[in-house]
Amino acid sequence: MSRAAFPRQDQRTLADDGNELRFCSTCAFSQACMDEGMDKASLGDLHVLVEHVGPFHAGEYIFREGDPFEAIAAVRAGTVKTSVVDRDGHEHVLGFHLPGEVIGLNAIDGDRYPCDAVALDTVMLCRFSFPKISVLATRLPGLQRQLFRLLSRDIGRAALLAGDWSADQRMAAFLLGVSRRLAARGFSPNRFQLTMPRTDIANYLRLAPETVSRVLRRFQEEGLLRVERRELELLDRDALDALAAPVLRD
Amino acid sequence: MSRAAFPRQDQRTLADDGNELRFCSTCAFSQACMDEGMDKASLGDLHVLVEHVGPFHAGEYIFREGDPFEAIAAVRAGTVKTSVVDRDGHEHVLGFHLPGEVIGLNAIDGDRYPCDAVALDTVMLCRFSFPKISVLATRLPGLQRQLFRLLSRDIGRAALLAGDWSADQRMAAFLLGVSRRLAARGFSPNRFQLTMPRTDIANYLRLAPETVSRVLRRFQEEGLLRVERRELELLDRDALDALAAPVLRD
DNA sequence: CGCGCCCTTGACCGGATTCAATATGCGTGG
DNA sequence: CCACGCATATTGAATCCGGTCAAGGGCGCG
Repeated sequence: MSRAAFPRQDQRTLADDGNELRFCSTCAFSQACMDEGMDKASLGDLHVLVEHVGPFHAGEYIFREGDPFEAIAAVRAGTVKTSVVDRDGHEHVLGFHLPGEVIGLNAIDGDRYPCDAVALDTVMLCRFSFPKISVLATRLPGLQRQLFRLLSRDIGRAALLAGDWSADQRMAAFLLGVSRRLAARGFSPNRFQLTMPRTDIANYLRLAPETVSRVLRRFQEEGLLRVERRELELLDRDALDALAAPVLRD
Repeated sequence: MSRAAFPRQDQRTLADDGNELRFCSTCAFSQACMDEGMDKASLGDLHVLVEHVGPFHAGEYIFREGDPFEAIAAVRAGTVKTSVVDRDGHEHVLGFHLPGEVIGLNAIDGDRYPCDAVALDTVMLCRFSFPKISVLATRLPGLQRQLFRLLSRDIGRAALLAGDWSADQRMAAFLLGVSRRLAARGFSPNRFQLTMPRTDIANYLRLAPETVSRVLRRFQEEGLLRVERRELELLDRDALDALAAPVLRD
């Protein structure tokens, strides 16, 4: 179980190619750090730590539970699923990570990854060596604040799973969540792909796959959305918002 | 909403009375710090920060959501309920805090308490000024470690609410949890009081109050326990353990 | 073409909620 | 002391939501 995480196929480091800096500025991570008021010199320090890795193809593991924790990574393209397997062999999906989002943060208090991360489609990553970034964080309050914020945001997202919400509420909250996160990165908020299979959505929402199917069909009958296989279009945001409100608020 | 938290009625500071030090060493907090290997001098520093406050009577608020975060506190006697009220006015019980346990920790990343804390019976507290304790923590790694450990423990306890456990499993896990926590402070693990009303238990476990009643009655019929009003006796720990196992493990 | 995977759909079942009625304690005031 | 009122608990009956089981459909790929 001590295989190296983030295998380095096709990696290109920033040091090799100045153009990469501009390209990597699409990373949510760097952007957020700038929003936090980090100056350009600090941002330069940060970018030196970056490696671009990938592509990973659907089904490929990015890291596995128990792998030594060496780096966090920002998703540049594609979708990453994180999950754990309990002692009975059942998978529990922890979350989906869209372009611009960071994986590996929940390993921050240990020296091993506490979950699996697997690509759902073709995934490109920006890899940040964690030892280096944490040293840097001691010098840069803005960076540290950003790390803590990302951490607490992940924790807060668990509200979707806690609470005894109905299948409709869970599904509405999930779809709106994906929509908003995509919109925050410049993608269309109303038309997008569900890159994960129904079974993963169901597992994540703690529903049966059949229930996911039925809820989506009913939402479509009621004119809330249009869905065909993994293609999705949100038609009535207000209605979905109303459903999801108690889940997402407070 | 800017009323002062932890009103100081009946408070006696350590500085006023040397005897209080011995008494307060019953606080879980200090004990845990000693377990962490803190030396006596450091423990002395810690005890100087302590104020004994109380009593609070059943129904009295210890702090309210939005109050400025000034202190954490260890419960010396009684039970404290923490909860939030959503925008629809519905209460959500976050947890119950038994003697030896710490309240206020979840305010640690903000400057306001994020929840209400209310006494369920007659409550006595040890109050620790947070600004002072956090300064102290920078000097004492053992103290800092203890703070983080308490934090993560609280987060982990949410496992009881997540997951789609049956009413029986939730109830068994809840009862065993209370039993173990009481036992850890020297109380009888098999005979104790449920100091909270059924509605609060139900709310916490996300069940209907009627379901709580029925499950307890059935547990009694099956010989797992004896319950009369709020008096409880666990009779078949093994059976309860078996029920609670999947909830508490992993 | 045929196999496998993912998704859908229907019928049925069961656990938990909901609604409604009743019981039990406890404090208050007559 | 008892009567009363209120909050808390219990119990029963009806209902509903979501899970399970089983079958069938669409699509990609060898």
